[in-house]
Amino acid sequence: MVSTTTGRHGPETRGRILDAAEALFVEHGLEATSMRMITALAGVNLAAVNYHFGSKENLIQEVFRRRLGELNQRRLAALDQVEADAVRAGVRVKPSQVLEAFFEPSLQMATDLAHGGRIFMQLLGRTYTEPNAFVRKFLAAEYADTLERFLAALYESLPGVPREEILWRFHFMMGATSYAIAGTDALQLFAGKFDDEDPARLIPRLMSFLLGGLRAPLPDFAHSGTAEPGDVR
Amino acid sequence: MVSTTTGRHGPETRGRILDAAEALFVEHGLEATSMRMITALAGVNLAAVNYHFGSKENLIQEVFRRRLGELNQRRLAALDQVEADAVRAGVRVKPSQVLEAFFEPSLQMATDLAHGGRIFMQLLGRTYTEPNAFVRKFLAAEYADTLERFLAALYESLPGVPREEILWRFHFMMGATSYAIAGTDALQLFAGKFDDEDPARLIPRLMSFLLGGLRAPLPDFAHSGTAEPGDVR
DNA sequence: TTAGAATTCAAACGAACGTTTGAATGAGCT
DNA sequence: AGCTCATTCAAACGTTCGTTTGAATTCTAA
Repeated sequence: MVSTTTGRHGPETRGRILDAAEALFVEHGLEATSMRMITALAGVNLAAVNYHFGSKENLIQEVFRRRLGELNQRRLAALDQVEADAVRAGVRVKPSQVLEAFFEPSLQMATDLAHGGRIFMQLLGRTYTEPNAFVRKFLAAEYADTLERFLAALYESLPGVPREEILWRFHFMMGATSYAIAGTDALQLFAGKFDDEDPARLIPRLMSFLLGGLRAPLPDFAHSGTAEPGDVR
Repeated sequence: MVSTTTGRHGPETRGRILDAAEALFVEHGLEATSMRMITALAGVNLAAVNYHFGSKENLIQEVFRRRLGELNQRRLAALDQVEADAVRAGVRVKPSQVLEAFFEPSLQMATDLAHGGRIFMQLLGRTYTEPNAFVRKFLAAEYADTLERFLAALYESLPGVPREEILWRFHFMMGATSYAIAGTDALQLFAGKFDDEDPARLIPRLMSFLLGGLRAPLPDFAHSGTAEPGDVR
């Protein structure tokens, strides 16, 4: 029988498996991480995963669900706060506030060495482009409500701007954030090039970049490929 | 014997395998794509891959090398052109010109339906975060020279700006571009949300965003997390 | 036409995969 | 004590993986 909450006893086998799986998924990817690797690292029997989680797919979902729930709750709480403040002050929410409510919690989590959040956020960054269909579907479902609320808030904060453009730019911002989180050596392209990898500085760095991208002049579709807005700033 | 150029005859078995592998890698990822899937789609015998390429790893490298060489050549040619023009006019190269030389060729390739480039660029976008060590090493080596030249050009075009910040922003830009290319439904988060997926408009859209991010005010590390430059435009 | 090399093919190889089985273990309760 | 039941364990299941083999086939060149 699979215990969905905590097994009656069994010291903390479930947790050990989740932690081991999380770390190995980051290092090798979902497919390339075998049950034997997970159980070996966790120091439990091979059959323990199927006993506690039923299948590898269920384990993967559980690894994500454990962290993603808290992440999106923090995001929504931050947005609630921002919107409440705006109502109280009788002003419109600023786009930068919406962005911060969405992206800061993930960056906080990514730079939080204590709670293993850093490992998870690297995994999440990679998984955004995961080809595996069931993983994508699952993540999309987990994200749906949060994304809906943030897009609505962003639309409202930018009344003049076509929603089409806002949507695209949010998409771009998720990409930039994903890279920022996945690590400076994601592709080892930048290996050895960064002098300063202080994670505390990553947040203002990325936020400046995202805000600059969001506020950029709208594209000019007049001429085909080369979009050169002409003036700088 | 493995023929590195074109096998003497054999109609175009090598090319059929490369095309099939490319398409399947996009759809299922590198690990999840089996030799049997590849050979079945290509309509060749299972042993043909090992005969023509030696191993699955070699096949993967060949899939990337085939397209990546041309892509980086186009990038460097575009940069040469821009720098030559600047010398002739006696002015400094503009940062926007450097960005366009780097990112436009990949976007052109991504929106080029004719030559299968679109499929490859989706693959490349996903592979930037590939956990597989040998793939990352290989891609890093393929990119090294090109990246070096573009970073140097970018440093020169932005004399006042700390190189540290330029490096970070280039990293962010690669992330945004990667997402843009990987597709609007990478995570199916945005499925059904985009009214206009005209690939011709993707280029100016992304370029506007990237330039905005590059030109954003430098981050303020004074207070901890929240970087709020204060004014909007 | 014939010798020889290049390519294709069906079949099999050992290894690793996720999962299942059924017995051993051990704590909690009457 | 004895019973119960969740958990652990070693072993094996059937399947799929990448790769290899050796004989058939096809093409090239003399």
